[in-house]
Amino acid sequence: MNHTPDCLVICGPTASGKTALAVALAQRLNGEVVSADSMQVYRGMDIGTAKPTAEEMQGVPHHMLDVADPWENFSVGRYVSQAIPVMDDILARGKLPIVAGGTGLYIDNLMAGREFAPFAPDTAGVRQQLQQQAREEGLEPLREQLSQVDPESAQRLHPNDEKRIIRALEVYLTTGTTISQHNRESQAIPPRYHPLTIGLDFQERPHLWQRIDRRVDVMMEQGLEEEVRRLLDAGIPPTCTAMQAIGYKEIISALQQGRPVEEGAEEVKLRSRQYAKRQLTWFRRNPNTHWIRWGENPNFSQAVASSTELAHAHGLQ
RNA sequence: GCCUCUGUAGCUCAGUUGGUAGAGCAGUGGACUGAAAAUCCACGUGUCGCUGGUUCGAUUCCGGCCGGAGGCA
Repeated sequence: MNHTPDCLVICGPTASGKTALAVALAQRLNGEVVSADSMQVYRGMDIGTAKPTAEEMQGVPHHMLDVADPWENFSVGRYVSQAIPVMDDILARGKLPIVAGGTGLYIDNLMAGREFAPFAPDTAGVRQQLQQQAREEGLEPLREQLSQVDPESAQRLHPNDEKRIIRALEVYLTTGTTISQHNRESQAIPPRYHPLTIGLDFQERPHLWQRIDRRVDVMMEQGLEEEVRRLLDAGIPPTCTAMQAIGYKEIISALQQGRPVEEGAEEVKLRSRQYAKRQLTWFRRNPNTHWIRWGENPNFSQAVASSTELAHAHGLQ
């Protein structure tokens, strides 16, 4: 059966114009923006994550930005549990939530009905211990261990997929339930929200690249290097999740190896292109997405018009 | 002007003792359910600079020409 949408989702690769479109649509449709971005959640990481500025927000309320410190272990689970009350509050006030961001995992889990049991409080060491073990003995013993407790996951995961194997073990060790079990249960839960989804892409890949390159140049002009130094000086460990963000890890490694930052910036461009491709792979999987495919440059006024029309056609406002 | 080296995939290069070639990177597609800007998987035809010659057969050997690097004058 078809639901009237209760929210808007704007997805797309990095630098495809999500922020600008979200703000414009929020103004037309009485909405507020809920960011779905795994790196914009961190305080103090503004330039490199292209976090919307106050000027770009144009008075439209934005949520789920700056909700964690860079040294924290953030996660989908935490994102979803914080974003749900925000979404519900926006709806309760009679406004339209506009979920905008490039982290497909966050968007999908927010829309799905899935619940995440909280990790036990003092489990930060478990992951490190598993990583340590992987470094010393290789992945195979860990895979073996996983197949003891959760054969289903061990079967499903590729033997080289270190992150997921470790995570599956971590979830079991800290919650006592296997990740397979969690997944099975969560699939039975009906969806939490019913979005109207708009996807942004370019007709020609090189035009996306041009935008990415330009954006990175602007980041450098705005002082990305200073921002990185500030984080390092504040004692943020270069190994933590937040510092794995594109734009940060490349500059850090240039600084540490005494290479020119310009070289780091070129790497940022390259890594951003590769990331954009992965994002597209994720978003293309959703058959319900209404795609807007830009020419050489985004035509926002046209996109706002057609999106507004689309929203009306689906019973919004 | 002469000598030496060099010209192979988008880039850097390997290789074929003559039977039309393969790595890394880039790129493309895919996966993804508690780190996700992370992680993983799959995919390699290109006038082997051009042109003559030798040969059954040349990217490979020989000659010439064109481009690049270095050396001597």
